[in-house]
Amino acid sequence: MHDDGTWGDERFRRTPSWMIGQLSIHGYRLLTEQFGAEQAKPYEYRVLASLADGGPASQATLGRRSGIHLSDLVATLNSLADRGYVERAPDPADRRRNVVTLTGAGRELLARLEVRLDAAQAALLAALSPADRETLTALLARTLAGLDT
Amino acid sequence: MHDDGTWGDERFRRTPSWMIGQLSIHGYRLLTEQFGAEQAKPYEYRVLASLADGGPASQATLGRRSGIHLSDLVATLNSLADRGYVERAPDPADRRRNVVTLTGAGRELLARLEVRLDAAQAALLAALSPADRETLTALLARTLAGLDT
DNA sequence: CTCATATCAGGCTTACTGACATCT
DNA sequence: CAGATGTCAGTAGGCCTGATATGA
Repeated sequence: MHDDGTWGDERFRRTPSWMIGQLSIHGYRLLTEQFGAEQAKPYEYRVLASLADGGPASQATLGRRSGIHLSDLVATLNSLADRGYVERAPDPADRRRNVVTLTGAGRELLARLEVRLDAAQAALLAALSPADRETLTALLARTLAGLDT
Repeated sequence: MHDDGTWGDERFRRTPSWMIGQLSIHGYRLLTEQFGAEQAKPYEYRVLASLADGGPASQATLGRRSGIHLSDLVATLNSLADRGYVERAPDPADRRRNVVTLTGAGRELLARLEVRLDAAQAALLAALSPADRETLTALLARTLAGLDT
């Protein structure tokens, strides 16, 4: 009810795209808040997780795997390498490539970030019951799968 | 699944926050594509819709109602006013204020944009059945309502 | 020669912050 | 005086384009 003007329930506030956009903002904020406590950013988490899941890789493969642009990946790896979370070594088999490897410290950071990630998800979906969270997750996955094809 | 490196199904790809973020990108892209056919942007639609729903208002009220920052609202109103979709007139009762009014052309543009908006929603949720779309919309609304409090 | 790799420089968008002059 | 209003400048982060040098 728009009384003095604080908010009206305009049509677009009911559209999925607007609600998804708002949730995306909230979700990103929660994520950066959580990760910020470990001095890490979402891109950095994604790279670490991709390395842990898929093993050492060149930057090009890493970019494809994590969905991060090669341009942005450079900066992310610089930040991670400077702090000793990953190692970047030339590939002897192909001298164009850098082989990126997760260090022990990187693995520890990743473990801490996983906890933070879970906390952010819980905060984002705080209003939903566990069953509803599963329903939502499944619906989101199906919607996304339909778009990527 | 992750054979050579095209994609790994890392944990974060299953997280609601990631999926919501991706859907937000797709949704925004679909929206700008649709609105682009009418030479309009999402911000401009939101302002028009807010004016149609809540009537003429000052920029401050309009910003609160549509959830657009006052800084960004200025540029949006410039663009709309330049093309004759809204009118910005000084408020005689309070000379700090501009009263923003929707013109006839603005109302016509809004009508065309509503159609485009529906098309974008349908494209975004193409993978879901009507019943699932309602479920998703309801879950999104509840999640968002829980965060805004 | 063509293709892949890594890097750098920059643009574009949304959301937001801060400063400022004006007026209530 | 505090407080609201409109404007402008600039930031950060995500995503993306293009140019370049190197090597397969």
